[in-house]
Amino acid sequence: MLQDQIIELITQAARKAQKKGDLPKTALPPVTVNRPKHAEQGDWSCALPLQIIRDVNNALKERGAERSSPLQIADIIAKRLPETPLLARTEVAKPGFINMFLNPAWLAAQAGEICQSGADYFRLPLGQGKRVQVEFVSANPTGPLHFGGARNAAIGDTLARLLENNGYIVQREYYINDRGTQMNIFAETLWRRYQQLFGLSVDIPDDGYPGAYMIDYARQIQAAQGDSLLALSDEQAIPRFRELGLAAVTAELADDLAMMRVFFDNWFSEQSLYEDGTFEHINTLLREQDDLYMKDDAVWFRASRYLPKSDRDEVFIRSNGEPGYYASDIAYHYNKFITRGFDWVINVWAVDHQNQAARMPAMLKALHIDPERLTIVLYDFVTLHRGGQEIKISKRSGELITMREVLEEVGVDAARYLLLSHSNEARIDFDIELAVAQNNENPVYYVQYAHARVSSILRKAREQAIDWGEADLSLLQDETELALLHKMLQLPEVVAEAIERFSPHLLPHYALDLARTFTKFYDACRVLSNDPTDAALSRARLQLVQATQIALAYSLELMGMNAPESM
RNA sequence: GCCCCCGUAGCUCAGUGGAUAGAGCAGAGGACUUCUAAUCCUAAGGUCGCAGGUUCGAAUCCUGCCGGGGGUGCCA
Repeated sequence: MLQDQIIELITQAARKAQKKGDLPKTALPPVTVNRPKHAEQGDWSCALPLQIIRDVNNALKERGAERSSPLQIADIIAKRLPETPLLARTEVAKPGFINMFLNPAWLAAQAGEICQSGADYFRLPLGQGKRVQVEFVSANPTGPLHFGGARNAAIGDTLARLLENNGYIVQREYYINDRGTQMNIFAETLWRRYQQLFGLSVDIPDDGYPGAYMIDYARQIQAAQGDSLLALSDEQAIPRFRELGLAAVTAELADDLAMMRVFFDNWFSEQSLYEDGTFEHINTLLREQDDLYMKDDAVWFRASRYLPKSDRDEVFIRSNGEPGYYASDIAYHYNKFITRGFDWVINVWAVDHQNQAARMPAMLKALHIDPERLTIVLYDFVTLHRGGQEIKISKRSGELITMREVLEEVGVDAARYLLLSHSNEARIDFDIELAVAQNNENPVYYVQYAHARVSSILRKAREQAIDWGEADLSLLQDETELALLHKMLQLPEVVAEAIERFSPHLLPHYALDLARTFTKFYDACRVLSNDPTDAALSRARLQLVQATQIALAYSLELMGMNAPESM
């Protein structure tokens, strides 16, 4: 990408200056460049002289030479920049910046390159075929997804889209917690609801699931099985209802997530880890390594030996004989890394799992897996509002706002955009009224509108049988045209940073920025014209518009949003 | 008690070592014989929670404090 090319130019110039004796041969830090905020400071800027002045002066002093200044160093490096079609000119600025101005002709030519290559122009060979699993959502299968799960779905799916568009082979996985205490309570609640449908006077457990959706599941089972299960004893019924309930819930989860445009490649059963011997295997392994010990009737895992700063161990098998969730996690990650051999695994978890996240490296070390191969992406909660008024979500009262309800009201595009537009660590106050507003208060539609406009221009051009495949792009000289090109070239940088920092929120901000830059061009420059003397400029601008369509559509695709042809 | 995250314009948020801190919305003023006005332009709006420190340079890194949220050995 362009940024790397600029960095390379500076690096070469600095090395050459050292080789030629303009600069003493000090160790150079990795070169960084940035886009200045002010136009007079160029398109790209580098502060390397300020970073190396101390080392340079020390070396000069040793040699008995006169001190230098950052400005002088900037000048020396600028003079040694290799010949390049990228840059038109370079300036040095106080106190020691090297400011570079892109060559407008080169910039304009990129419109043609983008039209030629399509979205591939913006894709990066980051993954090089590395196999990465993104595990996300993974909410307990005890009911429909509540709206908090939508944020997880948006972040996880967008990370997956970012990765698969940039050279990774991605698998999307949903981990089903289909064993353990919660599942038993769920099964018992469902069994009671089923019995109630036949008029039996039984109560759901005190700590059960009071939501009305449980009655819906019971009705589904009633519809499929009739009264044939009524004769079962509690001991027979609960495993059976666990199985039937699980099927009903996962079918609903898949439906809801499909509505969110999220499709999992694999639904992984926690229970399967106990059926296929994985748990037994790691149990033996850890025991042989002396990682397990007994205390208070429970089996503990010596996590502390793997975490230097911690003296805390973890329950492996609870005193009631049931493996704890940590045991499942160890078996699960053994399966991910050893059995299935993923190069890299990303888990997307809500912030209430922060402690669990901190304990993951210990288990990986015990399994002889490099902890670097696992990334936990934590995100904060979503609170729902309607016109400034918070909507309380309480699972206990059974009063929950499902993801489906919100999606039906605000639409998938708006939901995904708004959920993505905050950094992972920030809590989101999601206002349904604002999200649903289809007006200028809502940036979602601004971005999509830009795409619709672009599409409209191209459609009209085709109707007029204009062929813009050949164009003199050097005619693109307007400030807004060059700004638009410059903004498009930023897309790969945004993508690379979003992956680097696991921060999909950079995308909606970029998309809004790109849409704005386009709309300013649209306002300033007429594309289509009846005047034949405008034909050449018109063709050049059509290439620019087509390039914009590619960039906008790709940005929207990464966020899982529609790119409408008209609105 | 200890650990993690957040605190930036009236509101919602970007900005995670660069120059004069940015968007959107709201509020003020202006622009439609339009390739889609769901638009554009102009002006206004700030002790970057507070106090120290590191650095040529700090909203950004370190320490302490204040305020909000979360977590804290057998639920996942």
